[in-house]
Amino acid sequence: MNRSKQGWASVYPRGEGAPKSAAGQDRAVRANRALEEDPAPDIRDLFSFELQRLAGLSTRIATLSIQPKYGVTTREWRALAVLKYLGTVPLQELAKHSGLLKSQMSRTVSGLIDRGYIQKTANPEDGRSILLRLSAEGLELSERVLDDSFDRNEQMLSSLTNAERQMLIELMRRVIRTSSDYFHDLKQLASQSDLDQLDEE
Amino acid sequence: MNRSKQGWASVYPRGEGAPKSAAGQDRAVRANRALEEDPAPDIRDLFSFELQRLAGLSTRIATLSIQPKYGVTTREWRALAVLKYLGTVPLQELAKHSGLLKSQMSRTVSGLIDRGYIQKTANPEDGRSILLRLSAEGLELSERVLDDSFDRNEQMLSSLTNAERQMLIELMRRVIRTSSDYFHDLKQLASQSDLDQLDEE
DNA sequence: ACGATATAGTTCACATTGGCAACCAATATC
DNA sequence: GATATTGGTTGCCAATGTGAACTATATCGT
Repeated sequence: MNRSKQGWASVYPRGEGAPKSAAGQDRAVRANRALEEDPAPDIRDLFSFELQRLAGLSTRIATLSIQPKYGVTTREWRALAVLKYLGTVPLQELAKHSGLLKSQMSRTVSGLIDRGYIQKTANPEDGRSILLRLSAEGLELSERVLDDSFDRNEQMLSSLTNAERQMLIELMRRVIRTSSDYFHDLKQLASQSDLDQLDEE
Repeated sequence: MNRSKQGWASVYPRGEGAPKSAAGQDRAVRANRALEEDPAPDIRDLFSFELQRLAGLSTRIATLSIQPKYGVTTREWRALAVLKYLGTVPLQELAKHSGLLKSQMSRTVSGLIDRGYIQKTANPEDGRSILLRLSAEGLELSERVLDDSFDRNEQMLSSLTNAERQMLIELMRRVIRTSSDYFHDLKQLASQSDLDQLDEE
């Protein structure tokens, strides 16, 4: 199962990664290292590690720019922005597209309803379900924050060309898709083996 | 400040994003849509949004594969893996490379020390500082989990070619660097304006 | 038509994470 | 030698993540 390790390491030579100070030099040093002494792959060669670091940065930046200025958490804003393109949908739907559990979304939404950003109406076709949609204020807020967010992203991506940005987001979408399938498989397996304990294999 | 919005939207046509079912067709539909009715950019066009979704998936996958099997949280494992390539370093250093606050790292490390994965010795050159390094068990564990993690990543990236994987991680590293600078600027500004209240100017 | 089962949403409980300020001890600064 | 500064620990609170119990309605099989 671990045959991928070596191949991987040779495919992803590390570039930077050290604290700001040594920026330019770091690369040269590593290039040397690669020549003289074969570098064992370590966590810095791991996609998921870099992903986590970047995501952490991104939420910190978003929190800093959104929370104080608009009085909503990044989560609340995402709910509003997703609802904006979904239109009028039940809670479950909103949760799915936002990547949250329905329980999380339920709380998030109820706060937003209290503050008048979201309107909640009964679903005429199903008495269990509710329909959510943005109020005028919610729409207005979500648009203002969206504008800000595009600016934020502009900053974060400023070192990439347009073609590179396009490439990056496209690759990420494909990875999301694959990973999502993989995740569901894993869940499947996990609950499977839970049941095995009753069933004796 | 919002001039970037239009340019952005035209640069990042949305690909997929709908629930699994409509996979292939979805793309064609959107392509059509772009021709007939100009699509207003929404949160799905936002890099940080896709980033969050992917990062969420990644942690769920990692948690599912690591926690039950090795008895460490993903955070603990990351600390071990980072420490592995750092060698023997003070806590502050470890925190920086892991992307955690020193307070968070202090807690994380103390749990790992209790369980014998990390050894803590005094720093002969500075009485305030401590030096951390992996124990034999810590090293062994971090290597086993690292192997597993490479496999996990293999799965997540299985829809990309080698060249694309290389491209993706390289682009991410560049964005991390830029974003990190941006973040520090923001922090700077924030604390700046805190002081302004005392200083007038 | 009715009982078993499934689903939508809310709520509860709990564990993890993130961020920050207070604090102690050691050290650097002036 | 008084005064900041720094490395690390701890306490506190907000936000996030996860699951499970519970309600009300819907659906299915017979």
